[in-house]
Amino acid sequence: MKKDLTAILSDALEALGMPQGAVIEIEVPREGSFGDISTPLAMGLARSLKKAPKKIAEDIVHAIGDKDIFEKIDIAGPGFINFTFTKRYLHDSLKKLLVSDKSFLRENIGRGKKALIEFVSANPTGPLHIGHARGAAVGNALCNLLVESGYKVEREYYINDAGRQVKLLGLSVFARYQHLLGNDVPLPDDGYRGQYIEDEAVALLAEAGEKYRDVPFDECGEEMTTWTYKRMLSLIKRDLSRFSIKDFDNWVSERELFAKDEVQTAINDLNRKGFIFELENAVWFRSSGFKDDKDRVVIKSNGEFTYFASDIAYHKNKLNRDFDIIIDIWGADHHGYIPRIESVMQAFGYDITGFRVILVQMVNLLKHGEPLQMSKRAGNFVMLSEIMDLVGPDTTKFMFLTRKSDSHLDFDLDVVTATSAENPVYYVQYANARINSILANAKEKGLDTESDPDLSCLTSPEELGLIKKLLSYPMVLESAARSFEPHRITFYLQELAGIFHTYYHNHRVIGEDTGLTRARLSLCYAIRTVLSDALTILGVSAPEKM
RNA sequence: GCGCCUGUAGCUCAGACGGAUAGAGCAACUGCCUUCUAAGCAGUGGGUCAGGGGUUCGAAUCCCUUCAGGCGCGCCA
Repeated sequence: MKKDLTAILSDALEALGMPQGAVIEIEVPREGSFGDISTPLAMGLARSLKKAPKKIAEDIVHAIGDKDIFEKIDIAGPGFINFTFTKRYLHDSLKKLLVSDKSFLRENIGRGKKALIEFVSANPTGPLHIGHARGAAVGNALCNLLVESGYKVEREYYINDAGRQVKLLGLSVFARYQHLLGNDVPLPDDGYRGQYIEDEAVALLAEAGEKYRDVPFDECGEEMTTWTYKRMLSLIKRDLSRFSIKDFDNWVSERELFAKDEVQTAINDLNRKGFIFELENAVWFRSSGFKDDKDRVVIKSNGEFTYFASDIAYHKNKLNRDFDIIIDIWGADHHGYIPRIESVMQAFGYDITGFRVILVQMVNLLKHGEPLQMSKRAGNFVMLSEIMDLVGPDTTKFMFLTRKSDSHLDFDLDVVTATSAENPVYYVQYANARINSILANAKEKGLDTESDPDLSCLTSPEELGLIKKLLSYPMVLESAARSFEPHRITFYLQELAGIFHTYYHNHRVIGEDTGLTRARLSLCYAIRTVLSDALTILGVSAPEKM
């Protein structure tokens, strides 16, 4: 739909000698009376051409001339050009949708460009909780979306397996282990306290026996920390796999960066470029020369690297791998970190227009409309695995994609476990299940769904509306991909499901008239194709029966 | 104090790049199951787009400012 119109408009502009190259905006108007598809093109050109928008619109319409795909072309409002398609065009397009592979639904905006998307990257200090899950859902959907939009995507998880947090993890398990042996070793103040720490201590005792009895942490800490965080990492991998997130292509380890001396090398690089200085025994990165409001320490006066130092190395590592787009998906509480990372990239000479941080806001977990208090100290975070026990991965993912990622999201356990209209997941899945049911019914009746039906009998406003909605799907994918906002697909799905439910209620698909029945079955088939395609991109499956 | 984000219907939220009479779901009220799945459909009511100023043919959208909420601002991670 859009491709056809863009080509026609582009030809018209060329014929008129008007400016080319600019993106031709095309939108589906809010109201049906404004036609099927519309462009504000003339208004955009008004300024540079110094002509009235309506006059420009008239010229464009004249240049388009008679095209058999349009029933009419109107100029309306301040200068919109509104196009109404002929039924024949709609039927032909539906036919194409039915017989083509999925490339018919795709806009190749990536053109094979390489994209790196880093997400989740939860510290390997415990199982995933609900906040991580939102990042996982958004990242996974975005990766799928960009793949389908023509990008070559690598999915990456950065493991913070060096530094203080994993050490605290090791120390926490160490303390619990000693408790099991009757030794009164104090838990570190800011240590980890969840039940899983005790579970790990039990597991350690089972595996290593009393090997570490009376061994101080200074001697066994490294060994124990490594043992523990590796177990945490496999716990995380297990949760992700159960959440049906497509496997990560790369697992980048902070320890590896240190082991390969990439951290020191990166700092040396920056030093050569003149962005490093020493002050009060510490080593600083002059980020204030870029986007940051102050300089940042990379090596503390005690000789330790800061967390920021390994992030410098990590982002240099990303840059060296030659991506066209680099996307980091972070929790929104890290937003203050963006300027310094952008500074790092600029210092390495990278044009940061190819870099994008997507922030994922907090999830407010509610029960009976009341917030469920979670505290890291008490270790009573609600884990992703618990959510999946209660809600299931598909519903959880879909709910996380019903909001723009940087807005807060209420996740009400009563709503998401309800099998009612309150729950948007079911609404969409139900449409899919209904269609399956119709198609199964048709098959049972021995109706021929294979050969080429005559679609021209689909003439009701609802049927034509459904076809138009299906044809607008590629535009939704494109805008979602361009803005890196997979939630737009979720909204589209709810709309499509909505008009299908209305249609279903008003018209019987399988009826007396065989020709009409076959055409309607084809329409249903097309709807199911799009529903299932969109759900697949979101990483959500749909049951055949409900 | 400085910076970032948010503020749209009773509630939860869509409204990319400035465009047409600001939309949806839920909640409320009223109807619809002998018919392919009622986890559904139809109807009704509901708005100072937080307030104020500006930019222009045109502002929920851009700029300034005030207010309210969240987050960040460490030789923490």
